[in-house]
Amino acid sequence: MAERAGVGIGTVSRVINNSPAVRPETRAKVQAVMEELGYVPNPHARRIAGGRSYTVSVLLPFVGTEFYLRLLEGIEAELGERRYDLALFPLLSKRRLERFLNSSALAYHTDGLIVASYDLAERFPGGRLPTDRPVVMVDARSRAYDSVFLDNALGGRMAAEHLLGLGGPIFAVQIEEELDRAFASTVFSARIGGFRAALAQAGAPLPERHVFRTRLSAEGGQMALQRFLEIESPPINVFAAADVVALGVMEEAVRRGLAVGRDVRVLGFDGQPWTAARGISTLEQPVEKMGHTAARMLIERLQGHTGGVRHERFEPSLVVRATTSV
Amino acid sequence: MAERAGVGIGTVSRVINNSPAVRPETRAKVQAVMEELGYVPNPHARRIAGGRSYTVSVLLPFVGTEFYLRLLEGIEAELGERRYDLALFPLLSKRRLERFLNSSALAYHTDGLIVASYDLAERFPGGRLPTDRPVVMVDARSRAYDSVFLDNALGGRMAAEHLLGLGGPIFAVQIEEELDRAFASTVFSARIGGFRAALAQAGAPLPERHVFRTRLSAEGGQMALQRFLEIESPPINVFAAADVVALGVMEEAVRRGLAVGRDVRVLGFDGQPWTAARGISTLEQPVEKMGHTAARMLIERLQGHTGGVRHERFEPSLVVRATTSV
DNA sequence: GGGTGTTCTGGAACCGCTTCCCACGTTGTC
DNA sequence: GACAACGTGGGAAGCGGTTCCAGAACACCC
Repeated sequence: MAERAGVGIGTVSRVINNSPAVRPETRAKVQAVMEELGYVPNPHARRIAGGRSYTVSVLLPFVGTEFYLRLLEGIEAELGERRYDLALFPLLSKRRLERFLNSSALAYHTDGLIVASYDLAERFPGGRLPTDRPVVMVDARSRAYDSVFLDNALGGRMAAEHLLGLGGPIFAVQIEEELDRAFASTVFSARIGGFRAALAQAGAPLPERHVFRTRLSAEGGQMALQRFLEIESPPINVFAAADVVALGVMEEAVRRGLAVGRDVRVLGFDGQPWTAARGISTLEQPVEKMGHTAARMLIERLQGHTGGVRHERFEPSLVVRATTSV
Repeated sequence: MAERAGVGIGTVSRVINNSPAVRPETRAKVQAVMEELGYVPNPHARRIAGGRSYTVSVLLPFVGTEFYLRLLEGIEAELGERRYDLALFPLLSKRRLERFLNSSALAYHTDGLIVASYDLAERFPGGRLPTDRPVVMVDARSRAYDSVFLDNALGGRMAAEHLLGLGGPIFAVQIEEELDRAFASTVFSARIGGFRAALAQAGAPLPERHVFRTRLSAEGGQMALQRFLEIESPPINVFAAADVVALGVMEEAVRRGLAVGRDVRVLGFDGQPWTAARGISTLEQPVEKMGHTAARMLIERLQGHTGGVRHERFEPSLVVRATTSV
């Protein structure tokens, strides 16, 4: 760029990489010129010269649910701030995974990985991905890598407490798989697990027939409520392990002319943005924050942080809305 | 790499970029050494030296449906063959779009764009994206750019013909929007449009009350069938503008104890892989082929092809299965 | 004021390629 | 046999940065 800032190329580079060894006035002067010229360092040149790529790969099964989109928001925001680029790899197929592993992506385009694909690491021996780059896992416990995760069991316990407070029989919808793709349901199991444990502890264990298993869809919720109403008459309380399912429960209740919040109380999980508009109570996941943290942890590794594997735990927060306020 | 192939660096480069000015024996010799050493040219170096990035950006709203995944398969396969990289940008939010437009991605990482986000271009004056790089659109007509698209209206006509052949009253499920995100339904409109036109032409125009509008979900199909059965008694024929909806229709029929294929005939649209297992008749989109073509068209532009805007049209193919074979 | 450290700064060397110009060996021509 | 013309190949220069080393500038101290 412009050594027309009256400085040497080395100094410019130092400013770009904000090395501390630049006098503040000098830095300011250079930055002013950069600003003026709209100068942006060529990432390829930096990569080749510096040996780093300033790019982080994010592996996930797909991008389509609010969860992943919000996670990405968080990750991107953090990466952007630190001037890192992001490369996205939805891996929903072995073919695509293999292509990724063999592509130059791993070899040249990636300083580190954020993996939000639960079972991915477990396909490899020792739970270690075939790469020597640093890795941060999202929502998947791992002995080998740093991770961020939501305490789903805690969420389940919170749900139990909340519903117990409402009085009346309690039911739960467990999610098993998603149409057409294998879903590692450990997340959902943990939610229901915590839920059951808390109920049992409170002296009101959940009968097996009060649990309905279904796919991750609104229809699943509809079917669940149908079943529950065959067992008990209103008012009843339903814990749906995911918001979409809670939506289905609610819709079915409405269809039957039942008063949601009175006859049928339903509590979701995830904190999807649209639950607000529909008055659905839910356990909100701090997804964006988790994204931020994942990115930050990775960058710390990239900047040389060594030390033991770290796991950052996040807690859901209960948002009470119309569907559970009597 | 190894000038241990006994040639100069220029020759190696010529081999990599398969320039014709290399004698076959020389080329073979170099390639052998490359193979032996497992040599892969550093893309960053190529980018900086060559001024090109050998990377194509794919913009889409999200990645999660079979449609986009298959499209990506096609695009990636073609790009991989031509030794191009792919960068993926799910843009489902203005924030992310802006971030993309301002990132170094456009400036440095992208030789060209494949845009599979229907309405994206229309947000800009003249339907032109704010870039001077070549663009290929998928499933969106554009005056400005090359495109590939499916003839949805034709699909609708094919559906009409097929259902007319079965005899009995005809219904249609129109898709309006998807939960929580604006869906440019022009695709679905075209399908139903063609369907209606063909019926009218055959002297059996579709009554307004035979059309049910709903979201893109299986539940929508269930509700539709419910409504239809209030109007007519079996056997009836249903054209669902999307496979998921057809699935819902089918499930509802089963739930009511009706014989699918006899009492209720339903025809989907899209050709989702799972329709085969469930015996759902559908209009199959050649999605992967469309991806291939889009990538090829773009690369041709990148390699200097000029000339007028081209539009490649694709036709769906009717796959008859149990749901419409009496 | 000179000596001695510290900070800062300039720029050569280099990263791994592409490009371009020049040279070399062949073949074809008169 | 001399000379073009052409098909190939070699390698210097350059792409836009980072790194590192040497030197300049400034403080501080005796």
